Amino acid sequence: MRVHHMAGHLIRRLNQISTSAFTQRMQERGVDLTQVQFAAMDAIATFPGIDQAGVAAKIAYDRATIGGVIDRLEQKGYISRLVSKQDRRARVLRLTKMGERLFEEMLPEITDLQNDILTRLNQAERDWFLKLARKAVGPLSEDALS
Amino acid sequence: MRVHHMAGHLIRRLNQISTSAFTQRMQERGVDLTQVQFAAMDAIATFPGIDQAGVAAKIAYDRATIGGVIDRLEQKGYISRLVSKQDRRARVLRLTKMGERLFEEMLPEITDLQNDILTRLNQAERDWFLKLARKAVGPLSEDALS
DNA sequence: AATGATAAATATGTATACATATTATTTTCA
DNA sequence: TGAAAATAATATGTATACATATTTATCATT
Repeated sequence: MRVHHMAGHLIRRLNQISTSAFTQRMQERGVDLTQVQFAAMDAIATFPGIDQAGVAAKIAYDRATIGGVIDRLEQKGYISRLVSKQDRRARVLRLTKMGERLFEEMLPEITDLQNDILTRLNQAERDWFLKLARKAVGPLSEDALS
Repeated sequence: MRVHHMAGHLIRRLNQISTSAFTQRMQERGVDLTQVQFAAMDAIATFPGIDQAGVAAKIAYDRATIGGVIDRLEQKGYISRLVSKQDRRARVLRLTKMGERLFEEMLPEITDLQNDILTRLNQAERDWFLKLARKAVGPLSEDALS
């Protein structure tokens, strides 16, 4: 099987492992939250009042997908979505009190869970992997640090 | 944004880049084939007569998803699906002549396309990344997925 | 002020991705 | 041998993921 030597296949497997680690940890904590939903909450927590297109840009998603993600976060009561006064096309997003509490509570969990993804690597190898991954992904993720 | 430092986010972005490189190359060649569909064809090409559960195990997928993937490959005429004589629950899978031709034609394309995924890394870095990714993913376990 | 280009959401359609449940069939073992 | 356990597919439901089209509103330029 030629596929097993290919970067694409390995990356897909890594994503599978990563997603599974996230889902499992959230389930253990009794929290109904997906990776993307958390990333969106992070963007909204960092930039309160950002709109959906802004969130999509910050976490590198297309707007169609983000629409559904935001829907579900709103339904769960973690964010508020209001029509912008400045631009009635846009929806201004904010974490609710409950959303803020959940985000602060889950942040250390999710930070810690990253170690579960690369369990098979020792610390030096993890650092290397992350350095290379960051370089391979490019500046988009670095941009959003600002 | 805390998410940008995390392994999970970087891996998701890598997968996004990988998927996009694949889709783009196939589009350029006028071929209607996704990453998973190609991986499934690879498994069937290597193990002719394998069943759906076998394919799922070989490429680390769940059986529910593979059902749909196989459906679409059959509809496009790339594979044949017959009820097994030995086990009437199972479906025996084979590449059709057309599927075989497409697979052989696309194999060098897809092998080459792997370089597009890690363009930002030089050769030494790519080798390191792949070595670490392989170690992080680990051996394919047969019973990893339901 | 009119209008054409742009932009933010939403709608639509296809393809994963996976958990859980169900059906049909085969295997196991008491 | 016959019922229980196991297995292969399929069915169902939720959540991405993204391309393309549409709607509504804003901006730019005349």
